[in-house]
Amino acid sequence: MKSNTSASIVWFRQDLRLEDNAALAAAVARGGPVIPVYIWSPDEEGDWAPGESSRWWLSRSLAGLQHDMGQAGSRLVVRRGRSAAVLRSLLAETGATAVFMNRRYEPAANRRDQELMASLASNGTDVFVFDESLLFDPARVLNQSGKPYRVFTPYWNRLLSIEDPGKRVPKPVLIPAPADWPKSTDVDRLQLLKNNSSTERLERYWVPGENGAMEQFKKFLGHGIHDYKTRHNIPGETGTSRLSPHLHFGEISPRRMWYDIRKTHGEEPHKSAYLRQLAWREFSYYLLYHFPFCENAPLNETFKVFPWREDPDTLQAWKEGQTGYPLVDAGMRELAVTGWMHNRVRMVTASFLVKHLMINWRTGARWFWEKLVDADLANNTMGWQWTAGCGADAAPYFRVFNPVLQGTRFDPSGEYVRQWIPELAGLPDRYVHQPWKAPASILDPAGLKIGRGYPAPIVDHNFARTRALEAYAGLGEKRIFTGSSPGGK
DNA sequence: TTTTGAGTTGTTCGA
DNA sequence: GTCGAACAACTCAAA
Repeated sequence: MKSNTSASIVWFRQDLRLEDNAALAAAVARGGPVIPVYIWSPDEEGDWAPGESSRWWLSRSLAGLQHDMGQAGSRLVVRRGRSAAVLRSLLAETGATAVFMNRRYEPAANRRDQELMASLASNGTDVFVFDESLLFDPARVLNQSGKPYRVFTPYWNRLLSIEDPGKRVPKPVLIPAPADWPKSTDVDRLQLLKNNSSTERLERYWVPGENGAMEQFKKFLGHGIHDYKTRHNIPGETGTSRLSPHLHFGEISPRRMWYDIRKTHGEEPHKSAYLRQLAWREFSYYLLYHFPFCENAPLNETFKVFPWREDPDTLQAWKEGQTGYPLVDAGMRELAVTGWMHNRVRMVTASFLVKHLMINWRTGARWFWEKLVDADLANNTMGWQWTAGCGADAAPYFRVFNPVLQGTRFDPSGEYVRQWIPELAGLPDRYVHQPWKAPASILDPAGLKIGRGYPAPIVDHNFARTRALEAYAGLGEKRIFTGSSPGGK
């Protein structure tokens, strides 16, 4: 063991918090000065450099972390460039002999980390890695055959059988500072915000950073979680936790959430309904870890021959919220304005792109990636694959969401639709989810003209449903002709 | 070892 | 109006 007086580097990535941060706590416990650093290295994220909304969030979260570091007597050093080169340079500049980090699990980041850790270790640097952004190490959760789970429910039962996701650590009161601070770039100079006007509206909806995360979590524990099970499906209400972007950037620890909800609130149904959602996040990371090709390819190989359509016009209408189906359009507009979309509506809009328009799920995943403040490779990829039917434990192919039915069921008063599509505000409930069916005597006083103020449906539901079902049925036939099956039997 | 039943989020049709 | 059946193929654990 090296002298306790040498400095430690804490490499922050998707763990932008001080509380319950194992890498930071361990570095402080080691004794010497601690140098926290964030490295902006988007090229190392494979095909998934952060999109515009993510970059906005990141810029705010880093500013928050810098502020909080100051309160603990420290600073956040910010740099850009290749991670390996920056870390080596920092080690040389500061005389640090150890690097502490919390593990990342996404394919590109994981590969980068493996190489980098080996390289640092071979140069005599001590590298300490912690499992922190997931509840459990994916490699250690396997089924009775020793293979990764591919179905959620057995996986979920297994998670519940594991007593405790491990120790949580308190926020350090004081982070020992070095005598001299290495150079740091201003967060603004990272140019995370390509175009200020396109992201500044996000300020109205979100408070990035650890403090914002904690406030939101406490608010949710105090109120939202009590009727989570009944309200989380209603997009017109704030029935969800809205913690997804905070979780993505590691501003709150999933272990802390799991612990707080499970240990202090028991197993009441509405609370376990929320734990289930946390477990779905875990399952997405788990699948991506075990099947890393999934970030760009269907888990179910049968889908490699699916007859996806190229259709720039309807794709554009979907992106702009101009499909003529109010629930779909409301969701896409909520996404464009707030950088977020209610989960129920994510399913409906995704299903519409994939099944009604028969456009490749990867195209939709890419658009969400650019627009979501909570864009998360594991959640986004697995969500889209589930919808398309090519993922693990996927929606059955015949489950084609009917946007009108979904609207009347989950937004019966049309509150959500009216909020995001003001053109429809004057319609009675009966027509708000299918305005093209309203007679002129209704449309005229509402000041609405279908095809002018608001589009007619870009595709007929029954036609699209039949077309999709035929395409999905065709996958089965192709399998017979090629003589192979997805299970490889 | 083999069999059996159930599996996040649905829709449509016909009785 | 309500209700059950049908809409695949595959995974996993319990019997």
